Amino acid sequence: MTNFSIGMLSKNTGCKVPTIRYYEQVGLLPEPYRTEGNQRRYQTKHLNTLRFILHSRELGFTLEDIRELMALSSSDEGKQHKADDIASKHLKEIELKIRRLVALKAELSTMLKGCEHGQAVSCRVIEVLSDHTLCGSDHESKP
Amino acid sequence: MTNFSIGMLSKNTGCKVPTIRYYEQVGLLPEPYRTEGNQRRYQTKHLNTLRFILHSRELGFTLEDIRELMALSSSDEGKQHKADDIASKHLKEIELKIRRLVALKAELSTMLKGCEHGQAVSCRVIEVLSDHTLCGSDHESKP
DNA sequence: ATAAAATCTATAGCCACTAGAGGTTCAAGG
DNA sequence: CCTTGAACCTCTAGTGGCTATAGATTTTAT
Repeated sequence: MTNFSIGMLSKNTGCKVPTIRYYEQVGLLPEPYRTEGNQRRYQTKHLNTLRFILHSRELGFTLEDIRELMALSSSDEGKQHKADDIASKHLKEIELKIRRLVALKAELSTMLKGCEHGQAVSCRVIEVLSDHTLCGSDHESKP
Repeated sequence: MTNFSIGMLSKNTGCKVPTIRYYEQVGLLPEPYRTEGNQRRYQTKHLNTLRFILHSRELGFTLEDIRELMALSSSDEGKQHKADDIASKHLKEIELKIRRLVALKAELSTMLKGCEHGQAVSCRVIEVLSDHTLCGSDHESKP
């Protein structure tokens, strides 16, 4: 279970080959051994690190967050609750995103209901998009 | 209500000055008049178009979508129900995004509960992120 | 008339990849 | 052992949707 080629690592993680190289380039993945012919050969630790990265990315952490999380994971306990801070900050951002998207979904649905899917004579989509006063945001109302 | 400077347009819409210039550059905003000294002067139609763009962006449409929506809005009725298609496709994407985010939120919350906000001896955040089998995704399980 | 604020262009940078060119190396079959 | 073809290498440039900077010019207010 050692000396993966980059292609093997890719298949095992679902991460594309150029992305793996990119993560190495930006310092998230440690540089692996190279063969005589300069090809990368990975080991289990690379697999684990890459999975950590991918999982974090799925959860929407930025590469910068991940860099910090990885640094924290290898430091003393006292600093580890900072990981908690990063995660809760991120959780708040996600909650906000959800709220916004739910609102947008409602607006889009309304828009589409007025349209009857291609049957209506004039589609409300464009009308609604032109009239921002319908959406509840008020960028313009600065006196 | 005519001959806005770019700064005025910015204040009226909440859109930053460089962004306005950017929208012109990529062909979303028509080129306005220029003064003798080469400064942009806008009219009501620019205000309306910019609001259309900004509102669409808020709803998460890409600039490409918006380009298409604008083209449709000025064409005949028969084509207008295509706007409907664009919008419903977008609605589906948003619904998917919401479902994913809600799942992520759940995972993050679980992670943080195990952590007791800085009190726990070893923070679960890093542990959980390392163990992708906990999250229900299965990138690795290709035989 | 002058000083300050706003504007202009052009270029480069951001994030997180992705695509392509053009060359080299590896693994399997004959 | 040799050839083929897949996989690999590096390097550069492009994506979207802006944002920032530099350095020059113009407008506006006093």
